[in-house]
Amino acid sequence: MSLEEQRALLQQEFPGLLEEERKKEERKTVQPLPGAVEGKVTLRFAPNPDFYIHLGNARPAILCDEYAKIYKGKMILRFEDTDPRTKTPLKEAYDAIREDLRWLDVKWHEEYVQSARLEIYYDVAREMLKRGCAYIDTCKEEGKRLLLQGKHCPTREREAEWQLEQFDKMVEGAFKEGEALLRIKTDPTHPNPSIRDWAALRIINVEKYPHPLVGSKYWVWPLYNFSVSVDDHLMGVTHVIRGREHEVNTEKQLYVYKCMGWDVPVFIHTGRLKLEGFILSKSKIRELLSKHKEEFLGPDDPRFGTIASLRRRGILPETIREVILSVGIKESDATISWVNLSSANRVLLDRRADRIMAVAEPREMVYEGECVDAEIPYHPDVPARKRKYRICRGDRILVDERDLGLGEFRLMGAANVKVEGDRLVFVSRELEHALRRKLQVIQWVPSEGAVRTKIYVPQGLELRRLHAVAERALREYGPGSPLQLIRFGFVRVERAGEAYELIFTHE
RNA sequence: GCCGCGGUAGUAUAGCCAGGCCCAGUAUGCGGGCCUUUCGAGCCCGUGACCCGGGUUCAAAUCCCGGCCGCGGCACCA
Repeated sequence: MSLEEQRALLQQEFPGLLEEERKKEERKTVQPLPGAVEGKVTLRFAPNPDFYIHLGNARPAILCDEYAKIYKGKMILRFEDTDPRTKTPLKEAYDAIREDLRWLDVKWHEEYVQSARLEIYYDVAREMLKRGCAYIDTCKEEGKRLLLQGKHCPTREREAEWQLEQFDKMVEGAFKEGEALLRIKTDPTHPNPSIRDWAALRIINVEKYPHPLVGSKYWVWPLYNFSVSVDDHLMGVTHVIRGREHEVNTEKQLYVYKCMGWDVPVFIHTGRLKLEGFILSKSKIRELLSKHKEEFLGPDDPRFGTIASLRRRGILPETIREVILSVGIKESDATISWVNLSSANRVLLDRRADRIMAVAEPREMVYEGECVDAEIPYHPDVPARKRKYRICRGDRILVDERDLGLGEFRLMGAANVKVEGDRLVFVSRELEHALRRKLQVIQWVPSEGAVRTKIYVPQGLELRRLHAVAERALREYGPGSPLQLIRFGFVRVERAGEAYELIFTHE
């Protein structure tokens, strides 16, 4: 059968299916990448491994990945860990970031760590000194002050030979932290003072601040703008997608490209991404974690906006991708509302999450009447998969306190009953009866085998803890399983065991 | 203060570069209905926006100017 024939048949037999497929394709579309040629695109995601990545960091990562896939291009993962002093890399973050990216289905073809490439930066620095595009500023604090006034440190005028000599001294450790600095010559009177002869390599006292990967081996460290320009060129990056906060940096980096005669990649700056009600900032999360260690469950606490947090909470990677792609590469900031995110997640989760009955305010009732075999499907779309409970006279059943006021209701999948004191009295078995009388269908839990559960409900910076009792079928699920507690919402199994711990995902 | 970037319904986004097809599309939310052994999903109907003021033009969400608001950067963070 040809593709067309299959489509025609599908259209005839299951018109809904094709419709759904079409819709999905539409959603996934991203705008074309400027200047992109199929097979000739190289992108990179360059996180600082000083902490776990969050939703905002995921934006460029996913966009790059998406474009790399669309244009059959190359994707590079580059760890930018060149500041052992103020942004000390976290050793565990390298792996955590890799794991998060894999979970997000971001594929990379090459991987680099900047702290292993210092010699490369030194080489380019020497070349730029040779070409007269850079100089060593030994004026210390005064150098900065001069530039602020549109002047500059006199060493700017010295010849290349002297500059190279000084640079070697820097590398060998002849200068202390702050005593010498390699600057890129731009324009000392540039209207934006931060662009005036910007700093490219500086000295860090690694005896005091050792780097977690290379220890105290290197004395001279490149700054962002320098290492990034060098790497983007050497790695053949054609398109740089990064946050808008880098706009000025782009202008600075152009000086390196110009001096070295390199081709300039396409720069795209995206706005900031916020997640309504969540903390995304790495530094804020670090602060909270160090100040209130006891109150949080770690970097992946479900109240944070880190990728690990969202995963733990039960947000699916497909949801994150969908939301980020729908925001696209706009320059304006975007605030993702939790309602929208959970709505997108719910659509995907609904198909995967089995339904489990649990009651939050359990009240034990005694069943009165003939024996009933209850058959409850794990998922309404797959009625054949089900578990069975038999209830007979004298059996104890837990129902939610709040449902008792209904007087008469249907125990889901079992029978229609009436409340009489602490007894549930059998009325009839037929569903039709319940439908006719518009009885509320409620979830219930047989006391025998019931599982105690603790449900964590994240709300802003609060983490409420609810207790509920679930039917024994819950025991069939291990950590990580997505579930829906009927009439309560979606949850993810956090811990299995004698008692269960669940994290509330969303309604 | 200086430099730069943005502003479409509650939220997000399409359209803006190449002005008319936009009394502005889509998703979500909200209101109503249908369906359904969940207050879940699905389906149908409705609700709701071009920051303000000028200008250019036969015609402006779209181009120009001014204002207002928001955001980013500010220099040995990335």
